[in-house]
Amino acid sequence: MYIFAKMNFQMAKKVSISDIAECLGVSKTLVSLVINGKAEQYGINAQTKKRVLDKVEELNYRPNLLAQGFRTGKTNTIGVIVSDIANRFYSRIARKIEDLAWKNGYSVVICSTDENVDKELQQIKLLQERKVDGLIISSSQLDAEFFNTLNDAHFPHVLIDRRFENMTSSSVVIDNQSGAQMAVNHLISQGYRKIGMISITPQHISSIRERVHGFYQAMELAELEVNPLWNIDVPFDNMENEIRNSLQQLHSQHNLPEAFFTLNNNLTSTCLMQLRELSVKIPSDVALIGFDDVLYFDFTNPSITAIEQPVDLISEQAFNLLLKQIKKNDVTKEERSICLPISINIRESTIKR
Amino acid sequence: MYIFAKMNFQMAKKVSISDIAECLGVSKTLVSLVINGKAEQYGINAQTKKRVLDKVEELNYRPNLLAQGFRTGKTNTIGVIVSDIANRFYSRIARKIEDLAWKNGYSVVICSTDENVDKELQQIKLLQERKVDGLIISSSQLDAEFFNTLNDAHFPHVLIDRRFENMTSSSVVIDNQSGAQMAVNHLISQGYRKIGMISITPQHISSIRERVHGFYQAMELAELEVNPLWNIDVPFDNMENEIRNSLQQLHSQHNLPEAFFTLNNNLTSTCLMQLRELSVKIPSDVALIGFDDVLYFDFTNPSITAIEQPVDLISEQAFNLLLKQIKKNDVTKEERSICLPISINIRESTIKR
DNA sequence: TCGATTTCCTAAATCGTTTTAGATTTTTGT
DNA sequence: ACAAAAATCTAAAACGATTTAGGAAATCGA
Repeated sequence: MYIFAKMNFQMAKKVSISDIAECLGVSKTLVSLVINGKAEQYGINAQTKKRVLDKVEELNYRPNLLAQGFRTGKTNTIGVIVSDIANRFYSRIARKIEDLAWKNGYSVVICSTDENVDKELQQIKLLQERKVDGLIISSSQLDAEFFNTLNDAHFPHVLIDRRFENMTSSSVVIDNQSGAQMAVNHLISQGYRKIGMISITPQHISSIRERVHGFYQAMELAELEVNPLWNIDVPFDNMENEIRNSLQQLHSQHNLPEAFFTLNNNLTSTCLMQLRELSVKIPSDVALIGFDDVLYFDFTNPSITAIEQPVDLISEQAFNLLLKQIKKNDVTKEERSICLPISINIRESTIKR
Repeated sequence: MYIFAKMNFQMAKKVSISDIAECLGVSKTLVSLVINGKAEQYGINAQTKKRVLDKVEELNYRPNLLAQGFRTGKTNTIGVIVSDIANRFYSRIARKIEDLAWKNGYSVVICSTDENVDKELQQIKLLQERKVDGLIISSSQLDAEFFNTLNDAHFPHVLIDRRFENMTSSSVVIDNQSGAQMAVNHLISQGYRKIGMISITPQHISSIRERVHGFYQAMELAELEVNPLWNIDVPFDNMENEIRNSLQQLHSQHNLPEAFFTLNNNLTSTCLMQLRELSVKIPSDVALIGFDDVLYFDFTNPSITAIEQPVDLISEQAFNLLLKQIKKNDVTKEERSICLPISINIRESTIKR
């Protein structure tokens, strides 16, 4: 089956275009043109073309993509920057992007930032130096100005999941505010009144901020009071401990709310785990609803109600936008800024029995 | 904070080493040497050095990594090939590798193969053409001969999770057979006798084969009969349906075993889901133990007993082996073949009440 | 048969960096 | 003051591809 492939590797010495040219007594130009499928266009004799292609096969020529990229400025590579590729949300996004990239002849370089500005900046820089053709990024801490500058420089890029006000760059996000409202309204419809929220720092991440905003708005519309003690805000890198501590404290003071709204899948998991450790019953003691659904929320005990994001769609739209930029097709201002709808998956964790 | 960075991007025109040289009236060589920290080594005047570095700063010179890689043959990039980056096991592996790579100045290109030989071959080829410095790969369908050839060609690479007999390449795997035996023995110790197994095709994947082997061995040692009807084997790309069908059939025939051993985390999740749909009680009707532990098995209903793989360790060892190859440090035959121990996390799904 | 066309091909420049092999200038010792 | 040694620096080649601008040979039309 792959005997052919094996041979490929064996002879991995290094055959260049010049070698082929020399072998056949023709010019490098000729060989290059044939290899790049420009034979017809340049009126190259069909027989000569065949001779070249045969030789390419025979010597198992393999292009040096570095040389090619260096010369042409195109690398057929795109960068993907997210906070953590091990987070299920991002790994699914990355996977989908990878698939689309593969189908379109692109490779993907993936970087995790851990929500760290410096790392994010360094990574963008590095990817640029590597001359990636474009970038799909879920930015932690940069801002509109930064990306506008990038945009002015015509560096193809699309922001996902998070974006900034007054940004001219392309972006694909979801309707976080509606999602949060939907979550809170669902809780309210189930009769919960004392509602807490578990969110994550840095709060200026747009998705988080919008969810927070949606939460407050829904609470206000329902004329419910927001109790600051029930709003637990934890840092990205010490989530577990801080959630544990806060919940323990509230629990020992018999001051837990009736329900918690958690702002991402990690927070939801962690919260679930910690509530269990405290033997707090869900949903009878405290209900739980999370932003961002994950396969296994369906079979946890109890199963967890969550706002679902259209992961595949996000990736598709982002990739398409990026490709358009790379191919220099222009995109109207409206098309550049995509906001996708969310949905809710209602499960046991919010259903009063 | 990142005003400096912003400026960097603004002037993203393209400043080359020649520009700097010209600007200062010195040679490209000089500039290159200074930039590469070889000033002292080449006895370059300290003042001249400073002038160069200042200019580099002033013009915001950024190296063209393609040109550099093209010239030197080193790209400071490694490839990671796995079957599916969205699978939690691999996304964790990838994340850890990425971290290690970052600390060592490498970037990571990630590829998913979907257990498809052709795709895998194409990806290896592509990564080679891109001149990655090395490869960490969980190979689906290639064989010892292939990798030996790669090894003979001195292309740095490390296999993880799966390996082949008589392979000279480096590899980091876990003790699958012991893991499987441990799983089966645990079931037996809990009093289960009728034990089934859910595995995945292609079966020649070494990790799967070894797990299967461990299963049979443990059964044999315990003098238990293996019922072929309880051995469900499903293809990678139609897992869910096939598991559903098989379980439904067994269920309708009242012929379910007392326990199932599932060979990877996806199979475990799917099996759990389907058993639930059939309203089969775990563990009272059927117990469940899985190979490869995942965070959430701890809070599913019931929580699931699983064999845990030392994910971080696998990544670390693999990366170290790769780095040694890249740096041309030699590694003894023994060091090249690493097998890590596994452990078991016992939870509700296998505890008879 | 001869100029114009068409057909087919190529020399050489170029991308940005590293590195080899040596050149130039300064300093030193006597 | 002059050769040798030391201190600084540089020209040019090389990596492997693409592309520009054009050249040689064959064919055509009259």
